[in-house]
Amino acid sequence: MRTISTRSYHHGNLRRAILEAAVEAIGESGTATWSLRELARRAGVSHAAPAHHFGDKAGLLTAIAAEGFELFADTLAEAGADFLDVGVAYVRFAVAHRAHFEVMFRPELYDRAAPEVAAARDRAGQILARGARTLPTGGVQGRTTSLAAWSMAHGFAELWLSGALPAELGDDPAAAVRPVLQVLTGGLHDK
Amino acid sequence: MRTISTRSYHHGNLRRAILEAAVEAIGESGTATWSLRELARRAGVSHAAPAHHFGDKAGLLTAIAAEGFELFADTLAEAGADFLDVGVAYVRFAVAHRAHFEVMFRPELYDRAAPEVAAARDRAGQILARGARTLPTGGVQGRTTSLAAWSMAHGFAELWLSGALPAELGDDPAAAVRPVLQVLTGGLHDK
DNA sequence: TGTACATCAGTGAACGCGCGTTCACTGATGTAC
DNA sequence: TGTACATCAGTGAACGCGCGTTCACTGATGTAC
Repeated sequence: MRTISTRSYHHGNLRRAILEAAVEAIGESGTATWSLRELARRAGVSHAAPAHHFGDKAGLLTAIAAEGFELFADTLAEAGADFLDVGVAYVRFAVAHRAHFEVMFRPELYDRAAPEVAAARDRAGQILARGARTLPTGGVQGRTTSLAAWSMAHGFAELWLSGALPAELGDDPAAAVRPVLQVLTGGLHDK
Repeated sequence: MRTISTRSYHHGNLRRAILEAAVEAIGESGTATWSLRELARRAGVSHAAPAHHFGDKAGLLTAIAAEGFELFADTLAEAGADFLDVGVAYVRFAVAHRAHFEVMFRPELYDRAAPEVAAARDRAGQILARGARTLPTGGVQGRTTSLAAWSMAHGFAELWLSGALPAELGDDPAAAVRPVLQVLTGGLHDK
């Protein structure tokens, strides 16, 4: 005769709860300053539980990277095929999922060769390349244009997250990055 | 009657030795995985010495950020006033001084308001802005062009450091980034 | 030139703490009969 | 429908370790006289 309010011995979704605690902790103070024990405290479970699910920190961060690349690929795919929309979605994702983004592009933290990571990363990469193909190339190699576009979106996202950009840009990263990305479209797109 | 080979009681340059140990440690495995005691071990001094000079980790990282922005501004200034040269120097610096670069753009690690940090950062910013002013604007605001240029150089540097870029680009970041930056010059520059 | 003394960079022993890891155990769940 | 049992998610006490910090001390250096 269990009631719903009573936590059962088996959590049921402990893996998810620990992942969310990790994302929350990383979002608050970066990828460095948390411990497995702290995540267990946040999730309200015993300190040994995280190791039970993820082995160690690298295992947990690998799961976050995989989830991050999945979310990232979904977000980019929803944005469509046009470069400008994909680029704006790139920056929007970085800000909305800051913790995932920071882990994803710091591969020394996790196992970048893990199959679930590699698959999602490749999927995101293909969507990015498709977006870049809608750009005018101006006579240079498509690969170069693609690198330019990726660098610009990624650089804007990193600078925004680090707080390096001037305050006048306001607080909407998507609106702020749009005119910047338009520099690459050669003014052919409407405002 | 001291000989040169005998280490005197006073190190003489302990502050510098600890800074160099920190840069070395960060270069090897990132900004997260070292301790003040480890730096003392690397520098061959007592474990309490780092605190004597820097107080704590944040104090040490503030010193690294300040030194990094100084070096950065010097490097950019030496590159000249042309956008392409400044942009290539930006990426070259990031790769050559990876540890400094990673600390500089992770301001949650240090005291970004420290005067020696702010002064060097502003100096670097002015040189960057000067370089961006040599770009064709194509009718958009100069500020937008400047942001586009900064984002592109920064993004390329970050992607290179994280190992996200395709291996075909080779191992010379300066040569790899040049054609990418040329996308912004509108082909007006010679190869 | 020589002596006394203040300064302070650097030492090293000691501390309490949070960490990751181990391991015997608990108890909810699913399945076989 | 009921009972027995295997499974395994999660617990909690115990461990040894490296950490940052404190603090009385050491000894090299610079300065006053």
